[in-house]
Amino acid sequence: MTLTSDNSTTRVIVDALTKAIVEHRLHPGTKLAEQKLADHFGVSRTLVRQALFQLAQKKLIRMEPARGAFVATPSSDEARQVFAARRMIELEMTRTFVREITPARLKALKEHVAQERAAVERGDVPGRTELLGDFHVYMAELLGNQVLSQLLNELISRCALITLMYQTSRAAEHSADEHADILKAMAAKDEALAVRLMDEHLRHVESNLTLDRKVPSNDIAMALT
Amino acid sequence: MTLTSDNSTTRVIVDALTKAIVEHRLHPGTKLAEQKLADHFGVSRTLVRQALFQLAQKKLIRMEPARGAFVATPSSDEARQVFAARRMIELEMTRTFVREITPARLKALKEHVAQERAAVERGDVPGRTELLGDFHVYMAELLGNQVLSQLLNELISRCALITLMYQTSRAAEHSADEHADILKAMAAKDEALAVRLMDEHLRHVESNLTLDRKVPSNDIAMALT
DNA sequence: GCGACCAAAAGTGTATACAATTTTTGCGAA
DNA sequence: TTCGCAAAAATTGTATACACTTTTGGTCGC
Repeated sequence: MTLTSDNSTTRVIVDALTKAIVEHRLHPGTKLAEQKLADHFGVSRTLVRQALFQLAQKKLIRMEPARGAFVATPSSDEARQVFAARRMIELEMTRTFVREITPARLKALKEHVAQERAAVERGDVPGRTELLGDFHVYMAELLGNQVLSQLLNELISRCALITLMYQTSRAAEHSADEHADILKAMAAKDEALAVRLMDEHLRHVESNLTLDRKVPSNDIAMALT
Repeated sequence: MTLTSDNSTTRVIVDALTKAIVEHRLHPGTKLAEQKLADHFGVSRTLVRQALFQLAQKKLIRMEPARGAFVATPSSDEARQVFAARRMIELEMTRTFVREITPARLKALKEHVAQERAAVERGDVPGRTELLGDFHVYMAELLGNQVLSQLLNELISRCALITLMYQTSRAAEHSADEHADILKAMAAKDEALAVRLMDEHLRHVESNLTLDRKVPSNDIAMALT
């Protein structure tokens, strides 16, 4: 889903680490030592460093001078900003979607929501998380705008990290239902309703976080296996 | 320009190249040979490569496997997508701005527009271009959302490249006036008008491009001096 | 026992070496 | 002349070397 147009070995490392971070197998604050990663992937530090720089640009890790790379620990301030940015983008995207709706697009999203529900049914937590995020990216893709979908994809990756850090309960189980409601409003071409539901949906996701708390960083998590 | 021996050397290179590309001193399609850049900046290829990867991620250059890096030549399709994304973000941002307007914010933007006009007056083309783009980024910053402002900054960098490739005339001289009009509407808290003006403004900028034409890439441009 | 200090170990930052690939160049044949 | 093709040069992709910084671990003085 990510389009880093460079050489593929680095790409593999970026994708593996992105996945590990977004799927919570690498916790915020975890140190990412270059040699260890190099050994793990069977390459030299050179490629690992290239990958780390890209991840830093995507804000999934932070790099401290001479100290190394760590899985990002987004502040609650940053979390709020990310959500605010998402709302801005997605509210307007919803409007556009309603205006340019087609049966094919509607069908595609319907099927996606069905997949979400299936994942929720079977208790597939990582699958569910990914699908719930992809719903939003998929809307952008269906509009034929790759620039937008890539943008959203990045924001949503960051949201996954944020959710991990600040989630109180996994109350996000209603998301699939909310997606379905949004979809219904869009199908009825009720722009105002769709936008309102999307707004509420995003605020709902955000409000399920405790953005006031200070979060401890539990280091040393040997994920990636 | 040489010898900042800390980690941020890469940053210096990225910024220099970004500036050169956005200011049209490096033309779309120009090959960026690593050794030449390394010599120019007085560093090894290692740091140049790091910089190139970052620029590739920002879509200002493209990297072809085993062939090297070239200043990006965004397609008209990509151009349209970038503008569509900008509209989505900025329309909603305008709404937010109107809702959360304060005298300080208003004053800051007013002063910015004054600067724009001064640049237009004195025929300072690069300065004008930068200021006109910054208006939009500045709005995001004034809202206190760095995530958003960074996002917009990237999109607007790409727009500078696009504008270079597809501009018909430099008719964008009205932009400062349009900014002033938007500002006036926001000051009057006329949300609908402000949004409409912003929409028109962005479409106006886009419509000044000839996105149907095929553009030749004039290589070999020794800018950067 | 506790903290300061110093040496060893580990880790990052940059340069360079080398293999693999692409581009250029030179030359011979149609 | 021009086309094709092979050798040479240039360029990229990856690994390694090395200097410098941070971290670690232990010893000494208190």
